Amino acid sequence: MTDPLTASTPLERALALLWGRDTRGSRGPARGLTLDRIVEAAIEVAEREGPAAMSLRRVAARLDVGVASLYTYVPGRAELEALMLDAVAIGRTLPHELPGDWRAKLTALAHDDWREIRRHPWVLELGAAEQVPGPNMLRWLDSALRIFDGTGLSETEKLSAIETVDAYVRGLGRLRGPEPRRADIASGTGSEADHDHDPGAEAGSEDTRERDQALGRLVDFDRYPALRRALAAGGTPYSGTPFEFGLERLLDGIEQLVLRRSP
Amino acid sequence: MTDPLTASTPLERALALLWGRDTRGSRGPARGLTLDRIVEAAIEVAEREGPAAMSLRRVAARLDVGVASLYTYVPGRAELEALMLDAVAIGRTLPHELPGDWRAKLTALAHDDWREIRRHPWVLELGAAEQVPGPNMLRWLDSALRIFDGTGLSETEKLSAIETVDAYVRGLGRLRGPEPRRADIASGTGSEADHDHDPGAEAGSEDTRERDQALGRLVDFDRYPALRRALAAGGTPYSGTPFEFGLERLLDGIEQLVLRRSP
DNA sequence: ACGAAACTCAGTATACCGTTCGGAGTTAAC
DNA sequence: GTTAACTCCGAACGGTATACTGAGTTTCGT
Repeated sequence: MTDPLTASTPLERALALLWGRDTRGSRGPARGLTLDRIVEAAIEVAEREGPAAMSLRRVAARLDVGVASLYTYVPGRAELEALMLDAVAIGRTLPHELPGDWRAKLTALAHDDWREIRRHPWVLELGAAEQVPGPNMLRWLDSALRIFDGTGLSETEKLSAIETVDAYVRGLGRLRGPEPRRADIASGTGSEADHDHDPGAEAGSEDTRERDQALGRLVDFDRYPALRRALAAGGTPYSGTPFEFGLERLLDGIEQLVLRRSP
Repeated sequence: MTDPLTASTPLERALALLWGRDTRGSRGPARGLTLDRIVEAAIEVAEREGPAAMSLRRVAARLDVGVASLYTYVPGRAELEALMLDAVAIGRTLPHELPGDWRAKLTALAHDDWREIRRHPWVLELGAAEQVPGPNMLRWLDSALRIFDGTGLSETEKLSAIETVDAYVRGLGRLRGPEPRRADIASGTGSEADHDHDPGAEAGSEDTRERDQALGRLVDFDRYPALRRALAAGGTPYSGTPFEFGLERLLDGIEQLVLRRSP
């Protein structure tokens, strides 16, 4: 019933796999692979060729194995993706162990989250479908909630606060563009100052510059006076300011709530 | 050179299409379709069958046309997606025309954004690849920037504020799961109170409930005490949706900045 | 007025993808 | 020793995007 390969719904299969309820017999030849090696290979493929290129065929090829063999270990692609997502949570530092008060911890959590997302953009692509929580993800979430120990926040508020920060970080990561490591939207004014200095974010890639020029050639920015002003000031539409700006606004807002709750 | 069908890079093709620099000859038979009708059909497909089901074949079938015919209008799938994304921006209300002060406008903007994303989840799926700005998107962005007219915010800060709110809304929309309309993380304690009451978000769908049960069967929640506590506190002291919670924290933070800028 | 260039459009081909099926070989259980 | 369970994999099915070819249609240049 909890056998991941025979369970009825794909959801149950994914859960059984994630939580290690793998009840298979002992007959037959020894297995040449392990689940961990498959997940590792899948992550490597996604890492170096992009999330779209992550196919069972490529994973199998990287493991020198036939495609069909993978189905002995994993029921299908969706389940493999769930395993990949939970696997990245292994490397995350547990937030409640960070030094400082809640704000320092939450800041570090957000930066860690941001770094992780910039390093492994494929997480954002996979994250949409079938978000099935695994043990590592839940452990991380549990730790994140403990950040607010001692503040007067209610349990629901703690959960919402974590969710909000996570939503912001992931949303920004997605706006920044996951795939070709883009940084900015075109300015067209030629003033594309780079004021993004957080680690892992390089600005002004080849693609970006090219697009900037093409856009500037086609668009009459006089039709967008406010936008023109913002661009002239060195900003860029969908990614101009550093990640830290939004994060600090968000933390300021949370801090107000904390102060209100514990006088 | 700006012909979308012969331009060298896919980026230039997309831009030329979006900005209407379609310089095609006048010979040959009359075209049976228009670009707008194709985009409209594509959106309809994505709307009712999910973003993954949006294929050129289905769009062509819906228009009673061969697949190859579409390629005389659109260079490829990526360009069609860019057109779809810009098309949804047509319906958006222009933020600067909203009533009230900047905070009221920004609140309305976020709610409008949220509503749009809950209604058209496919936007989040497509939004990743090749974010090429179209005229409608830039018009909306220009309007959004004008929200902060009169505040002392710098141009870059205005841009960042919009970006931050947008990132939060989209990120949350993605965390919530675009496809099977899920609501919360499973509780497993049986206390899965539904505290999501904004229009368009029904909580506790069939899938969610099923997953909750399966998860509760497999997971020992004693290993996650903080999480258990948060889940047990299903009754929410905060009167509002999780979306509004995060939004108000964010707006509080922005308000602090505004106050600091204009004394 | 008329040929030729330009254009639309469908069918076909290629190259991927996830998944299933059936068979061959291997091992543990009985 | 027989049998049942298990691993592995080639082949195939139905799906996708896209390229290419070729036939038919319309309008321009003369």
